[in-house]
Amino acid sequence: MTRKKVNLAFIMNDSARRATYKKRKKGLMKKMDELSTLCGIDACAIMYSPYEAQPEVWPNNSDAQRVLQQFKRMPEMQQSKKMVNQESFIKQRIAKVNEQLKKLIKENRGKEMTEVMHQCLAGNGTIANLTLHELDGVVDQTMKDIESRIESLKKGKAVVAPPPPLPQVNVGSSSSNTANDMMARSLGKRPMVWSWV
Amino acid sequence: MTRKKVNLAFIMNDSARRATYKKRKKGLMKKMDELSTLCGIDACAIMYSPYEAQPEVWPNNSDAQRVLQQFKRMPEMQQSKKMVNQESFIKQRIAKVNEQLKKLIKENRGKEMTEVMHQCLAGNGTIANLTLHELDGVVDQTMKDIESRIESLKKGKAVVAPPPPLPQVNVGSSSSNTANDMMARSLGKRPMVWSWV
DNA sequence: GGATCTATCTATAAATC
DNA sequence: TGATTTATAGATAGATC
Repeated sequence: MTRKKVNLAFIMNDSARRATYKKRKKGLMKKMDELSTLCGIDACAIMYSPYEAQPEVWPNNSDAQRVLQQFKRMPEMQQSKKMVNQESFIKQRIAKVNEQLKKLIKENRGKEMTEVMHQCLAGNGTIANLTLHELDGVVDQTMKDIESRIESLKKGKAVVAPPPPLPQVNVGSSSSNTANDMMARSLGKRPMVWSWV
Repeated sequence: MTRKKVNLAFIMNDSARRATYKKRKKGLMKKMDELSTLCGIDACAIMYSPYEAQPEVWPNNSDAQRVLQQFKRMPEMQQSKKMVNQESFIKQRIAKVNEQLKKLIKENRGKEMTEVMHQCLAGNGTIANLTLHELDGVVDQTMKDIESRIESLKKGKAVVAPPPPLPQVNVGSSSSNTANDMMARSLGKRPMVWSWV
């Protein structure tokens, strides 16, 4: 995209292709990171590259493990409508719960502000000690709110019309046959995965 | 990335966030497409947004499933740790968010101190009315404000426009960088993970 | 091959419709 | 809201070491 408008076609030159891959992969990951940060969404990407072989984890292994388990579950979801629906319901629930959390935080901030102002103007009370102790109370209450909310969402799930399942994949019959797959397989390369938890 | 340098933090305004998501999702998918075409790699991307019941995938469900299927066959890693059930998944999630809540509230206390000082200087209160303890808090916070300001000025590119003299606490739905940053640090930013399996 | 450096191209934040 | 426009920040092709 510079010095020349890019010709959107497979780059025949090996080294040029490799260079482009490295640059663009970096840019892509940054974009994913930004999207995730700006919009607060869960996202992940998987790619087979013939250039990378060693497992690389960022920022740490445990977070990666959890996401990868999700990935692993995914294909199995196809086998059962119930499972797929269950999964999507959970996603929705989480989204709703997070919305609520956000509201609670906003409210809480307002209340704290008022309290602080009041204390300040009244000239009594110790602000530093006030919040620390009440902190746990606030968090605990939030926790309870969320949990009860989850419970109510769970009870209501049967009523809600489930979204359509993902298309089935023919698991048994074919290994993938694209040139890329074949190349990747023959090279014994592993897919690179990145995701946001 | 235009009209203004983007503030890399969770977008508090719901409609703005949604609009940004739509635009950037489109851009990301285009980038994926280009990378795939130019470098001939096999890849897929999945995004869980609160705007769609089903995750949005690139290039399409079946291809993504195929890649995931491949991925699933990858040895050990997944097998090593037992699957988390749905319930504990949500609990984990909530725990994480609550950790962030605590952090947020702590940060908010810092902002409160700043605000207290402002109030006093504005004549709505008097320094004399503060206890010694409160005074310490105010002074400490002001010190931190100044220091962090110095830090950001040091590492920030000279191009970046300086933030307002002192960070104000925003109670309402403000779009100020301060409030935005704060909330984003607590809620928006997630760790990015990528790995080869 | 990889790190750097620009000149350009592209993505996109805000504004406007 | 969503589509369109516009002005600018950001990504990156090709060159150079």
